[in-house]
Amino acid sequence: MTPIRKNIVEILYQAKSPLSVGDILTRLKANKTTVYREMDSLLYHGLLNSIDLGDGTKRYELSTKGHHHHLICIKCKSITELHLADDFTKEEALIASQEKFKVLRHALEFFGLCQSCNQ
Amino acid sequence: MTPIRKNIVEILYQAKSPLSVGDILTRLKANKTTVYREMDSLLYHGLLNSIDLGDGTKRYELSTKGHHHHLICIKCKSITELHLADDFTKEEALIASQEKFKVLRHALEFFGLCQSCNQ
DNA sequence: TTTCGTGCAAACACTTTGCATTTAA
DNA sequence: TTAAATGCAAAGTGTTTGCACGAAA
Repeated sequence: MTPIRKNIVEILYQAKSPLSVGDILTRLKANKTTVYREMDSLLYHGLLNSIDLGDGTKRYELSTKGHHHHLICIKCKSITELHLADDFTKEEALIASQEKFKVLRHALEFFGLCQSCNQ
Repeated sequence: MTPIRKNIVEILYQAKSPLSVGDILTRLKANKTTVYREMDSLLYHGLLNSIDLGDGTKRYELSTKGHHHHLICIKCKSITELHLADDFTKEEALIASQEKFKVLRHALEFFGLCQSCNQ
């Protein structure tokens, strides 16, 4: 656990929504290559999850937050965590049997308008 | 409906999986700027859907295919359409009431191993 | 000494912008 | 003749690569 790695985990722990490498660089004096490498490493070791909201930028959050989905406001770009009771095990079993496809993970994001942008 | 636009729609119609701008350029002699602009326009007019599989490249498919999800093989990168009976209207109603968030669309992708890669 | 962490510059891939040229109404 | 379509080069953005340097084992 190097200083920079510790800092990154700390920053992600305090973050309210997933952060991009750019976001982290505004909070941490370090080289971007180093940060990209740390993200890869943390991802590889399972400490992070990476999410992609379709804007061409990867975002990361601690995997200790558990599996969840996101509500993304298309206007203010805010990202809210969403914990659903259903974890799609039924769907995944169906996919396995009907499509002969072994599901390892899924990504579900809801896009729309948050409360303040919907007024 | 210009020649290039017609070509792009034709190419997407024949495609078995979502295509990137790069994919389209291998099938069509045109300038990439033109293709990017056409995609934006077709997207804006609702003829296309854009999907993002987390690899930093946008892919497009005709919206006439209807709403569906995708099975993405992490090994051979193949993309298969998946039509689920459930369209998450229950979840979206729940989100609207509990989270005060107006859902406009959602994206659900399953990542895993296709039949031939899972042997 | 050897390895690992870090940094810097350059390269890369995808996308967008500015502007010129062509085509069609 | 004007507006829309198309093309080309350059710039922009997020990411990766190659290589060097320095610190820790």
